[in-house]
Amino acid sequence: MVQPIERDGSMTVRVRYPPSPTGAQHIGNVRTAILNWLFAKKMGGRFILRLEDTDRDPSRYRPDVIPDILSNLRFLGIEPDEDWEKGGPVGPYIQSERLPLYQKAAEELIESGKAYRCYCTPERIAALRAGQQQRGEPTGYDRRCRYLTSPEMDKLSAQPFVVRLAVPLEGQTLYHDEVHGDISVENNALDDQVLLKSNGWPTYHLANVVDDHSMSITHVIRGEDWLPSTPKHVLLYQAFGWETPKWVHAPLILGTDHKKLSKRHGDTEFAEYIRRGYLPEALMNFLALLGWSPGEDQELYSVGDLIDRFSLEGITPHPAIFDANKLLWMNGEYIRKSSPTRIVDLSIPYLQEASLIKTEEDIELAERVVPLVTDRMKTLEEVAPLTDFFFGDMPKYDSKAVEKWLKSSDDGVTLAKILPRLEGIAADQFTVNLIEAAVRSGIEELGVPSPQVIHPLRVALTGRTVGPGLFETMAAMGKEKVLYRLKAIIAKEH
RNA sequence: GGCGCCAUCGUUCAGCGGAUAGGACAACGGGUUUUCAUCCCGUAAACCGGGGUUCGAUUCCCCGUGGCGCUACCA
Repeated sequence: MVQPIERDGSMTVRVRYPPSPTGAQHIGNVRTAILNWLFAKKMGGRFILRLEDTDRDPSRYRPDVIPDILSNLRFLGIEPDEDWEKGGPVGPYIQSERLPLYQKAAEELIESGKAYRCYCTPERIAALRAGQQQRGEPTGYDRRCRYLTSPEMDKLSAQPFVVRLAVPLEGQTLYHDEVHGDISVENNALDDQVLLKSNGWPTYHLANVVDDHSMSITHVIRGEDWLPSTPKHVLLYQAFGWETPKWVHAPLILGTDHKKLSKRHGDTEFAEYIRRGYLPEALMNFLALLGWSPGEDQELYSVGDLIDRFSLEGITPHPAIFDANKLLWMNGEYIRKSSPTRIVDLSIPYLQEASLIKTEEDIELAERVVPLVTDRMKTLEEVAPLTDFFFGDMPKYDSKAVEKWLKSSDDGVTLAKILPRLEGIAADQFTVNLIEAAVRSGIEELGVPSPQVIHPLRVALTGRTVGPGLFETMAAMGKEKVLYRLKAIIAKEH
């Protein structure tokens, strides 16, 4: 076992993030990982990843999601100090590889009378609960096997059994939570929790306590849904005679309707946000602020800022609401802060996905075009609909736009007037400045307000009424394509 | 039902006994502009209710109400 005590006498912080492979990681899981990681970084401690795969019910066990756990964290720039791939001093880091430890621990507890074998069948337990519910009584095991005599036990010894914790019948269990303060519960309200299942595998309660202790975890930072079962864990530590870690229960994440975050709230799967083109720094920033606050009026924080400011005191006691709209805004902020070349690089896969990029030339076009639309991008995914008109010979024409700016005969005349001026510019001189000068002089000659020329031109070239500045658009498009499209539209007018 | 946690603008995060209760998102209004977006300026908007404690409560305590969580041989 590693020693959490440093030579200078201070405690080395060791925190853990223990995902369970029962489904794709969601926002809440990752938020908990971030909180743990920030705390480790802040304290110069260690961030440990541990796989809690003790639930082998085929309907829940999903080994296929295991690789994503690591890759999702890495996407955010989180690299565990110890995990099941790189190992570490207190491995293995996969609970299914630690089974003997839990069995030994359970045995120890039975020896000392802190736990007992229970031979009750699942059927009896179910019937018991049903009756309790019907009568409006609190549900829970009736402790029948806790008081078995030796002869009775001998008779049952060949039967399958679970191991249950012998919760004290009286008194109360008190513990201190770093965000909620002192919490106490009456022991008589606690059930004799199953520690070891009849298949010999541990439940969360046992495995988590045994591992946190043997891995020298100093702070248990987890979601508030664990608050009610913490007394059972405290009792377990006491039964083993071990010192408890510090308890830190972070608030739950709810949807904007204040209900627990679920599929109903749209996407809650973390990887979905990666796919949709959210930047790691935006996700890190936003998720860190979900249930934690630096206590000041600022929203945008770099990872370094977050680490600098992180403290357990900043974890809020009330639920955190997941506001997808605010995430969207924040992502837009980070896109605009990024260098154009980075956004171009990140955008190319989305453009390929949308079948807009097919050739080397298309990539060059993308390099010119993407920087023109970063101001209106909130996610990388939006790059395709924002730039699609640049690609291919002709854009798709929006009927309303055409109706408004290309229908009157004046518009055709206008375009015809501008065309030769553009043709007069050399292909390698087709720059924003020269294009603007050419178009402006055409406008002057026509003697009409500039919008009456600019709008038809834009619709003719892009098929729509909104987009980047017209001259930038034309320069990026290139002389050849501009003339091709203009001529095509003029020909159609006649 | 039992046990536990929580409670500030429409939403969210601050505020940890004495302030004109602050920031952000969204909304609305205005400016810039060839459109949209960006950017800039501005407006509106909150302490769940009732008791205490205190010279003084948004802040501390109790009750109520409401929300959420747990109540599995799931984590």
